[in-house]
Amino acid sequence: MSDEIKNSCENKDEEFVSSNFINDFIEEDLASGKVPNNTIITRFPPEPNGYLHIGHAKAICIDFGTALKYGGKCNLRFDDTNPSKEDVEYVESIKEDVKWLGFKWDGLFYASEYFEIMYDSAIKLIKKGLAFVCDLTADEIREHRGTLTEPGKNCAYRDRSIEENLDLFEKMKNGEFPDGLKVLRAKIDMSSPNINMRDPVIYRILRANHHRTGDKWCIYPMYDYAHPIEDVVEGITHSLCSLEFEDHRPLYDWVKDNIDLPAKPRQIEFARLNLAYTQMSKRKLLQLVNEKFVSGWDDPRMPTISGLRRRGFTSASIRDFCEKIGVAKNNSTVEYALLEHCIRNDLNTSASRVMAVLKPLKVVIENYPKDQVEWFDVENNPENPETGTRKVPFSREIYIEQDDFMENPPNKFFRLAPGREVRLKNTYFIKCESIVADAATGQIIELRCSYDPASRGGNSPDGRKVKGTLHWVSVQHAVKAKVCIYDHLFTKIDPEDVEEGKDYISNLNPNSLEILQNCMVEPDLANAKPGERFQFLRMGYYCVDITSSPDKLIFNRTVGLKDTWAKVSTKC
RNA sequence: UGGGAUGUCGCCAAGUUGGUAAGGCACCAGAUUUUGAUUCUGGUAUCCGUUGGUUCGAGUCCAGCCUUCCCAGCCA
Repeated sequence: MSDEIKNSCENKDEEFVSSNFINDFIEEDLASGKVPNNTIITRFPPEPNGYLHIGHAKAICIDFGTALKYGGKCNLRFDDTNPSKEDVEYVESIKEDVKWLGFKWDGLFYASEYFEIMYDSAIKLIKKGLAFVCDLTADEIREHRGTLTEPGKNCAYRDRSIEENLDLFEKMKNGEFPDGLKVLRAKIDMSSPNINMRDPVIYRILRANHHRTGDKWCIYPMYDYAHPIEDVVEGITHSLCSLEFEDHRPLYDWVKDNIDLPAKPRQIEFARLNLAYTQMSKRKLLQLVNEKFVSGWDDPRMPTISGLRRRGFTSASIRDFCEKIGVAKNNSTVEYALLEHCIRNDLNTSASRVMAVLKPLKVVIENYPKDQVEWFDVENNPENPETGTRKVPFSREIYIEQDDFMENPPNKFFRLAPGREVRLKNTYFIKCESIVADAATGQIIELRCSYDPASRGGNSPDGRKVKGTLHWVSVQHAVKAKVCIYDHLFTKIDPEDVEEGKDYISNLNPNSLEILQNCMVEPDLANAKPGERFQFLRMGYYCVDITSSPDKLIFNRTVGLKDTWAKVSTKC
């Protein structure tokens, strides 16, 4: 864990990972003296077959956060036991994302580093009569496995001699059999009510180029066999994983107890994160990328860490979110509003306020001197006064937001309307005198207003009040920008909630991306750097896109501001 | 119908040894506000899946029932 994060949770380590059932187990183990050197060691073990997403962020916060809480260690380990799906592109992205999230691993390992140990351990199992080479086809193995309600059957190869098994397994390793011809199986119990214990396959023959070991191996260990060995070798004390592995724990323990290595890690399972309106399946996110439903793994609509980063989320906000959702064994779906709260909460104090008009409506202030320009001092962030002020130019022609004017306003609308007076943020009161509309379409082209010179700074000496304060941008100083507004990628809280015969693709939100090409932003923003975050006053939080440049500014909306008026206006 | 989990406010989630329901988000009302933002104040489960039982007393113990999720990859 970086110093930055340690400092940010100074004096409240307890709160970094609030107490939960995992902590209770660990404290029990610590108290009973079961933990070697009283040092907790965890690991985050992704398979490098895709990019990390917000669900992984939860696991990362639990794995690294738990180690931090107990002054222990946490390894980053790539579970690369199936080369057919893995790639170095993914290992690089995973390293980057873990670092960006603010965590520092103690050890960086690959399961493939342990292939030799795994192979030797398999030989030991064979010698103990606990593993055998099986010639059944995949289909035949399935038939022998039985069903949820019926026990399985022993196969004919189960009683091969140790010598024959040793010989065959070596030949498997030496590439003397084609893919799929034979497997190595653990000899446990074909009638176990737990299907994972019905002589599970622990090695398969697979000729695929491995991103680290190349063509050295043509047999690869299966997860259930490999994982406990990886944990044991690294001295992991607590192997934290998600709920679907609960049924695998007896097998995890079986392997751990039979391979004659000293360490005894304990597997503890917690519920994985479900977030409303988001797809968490790596396989399906890969499909969205491959079939171009999104622009890439880092599309700002993606729930990936890289997508959230590009969207403008801070790592602190994601850590805060992971802490707030808690850790339990209950399958649950967290509302998107909580994530939004976390990012707004962080950005409220850190993001500079600037003025940007997304849907411009031109306003001419008729009684303002034609060539005059006034530069107003504007505070960068009222929540954070030490960030100082900047100069913003004001002139006779400005842009305001189209939504800030209504020709026939409803009751509770207190922005600009014919004959009505409002304040332009930091400058003057203006009053709408007339509307210029397109003769043919009736569309409003511009507003003619007057201003009150006495209200300079935003208050009238006669004590007159206005209800609305609008943001604005001077026409002659405005910088054009493109702004991308995002909505949920899916229309359903659960993207898998589909009609008969359809799949989650049918739940894709056709309006998840809205591009505004003609936004007008204040001149200071011309120098904004990719990744910089701002609050567009009254609009929301926006982040400069990684593809943005001074001659082609692009902003991504991270999240809008809370909008009470939107609620009120729908009732009007 | 086998096995493993789970069920506390709209959404998450605390509730160590039974003693009379934390907190966050969301929501509602009011105050402050040159962002209808922020901030602030107040409100929101007589009830803990359900039915019984034990007990002076149960969300916490016991029994039955029900819900939802996971497991029949040579994926992880």
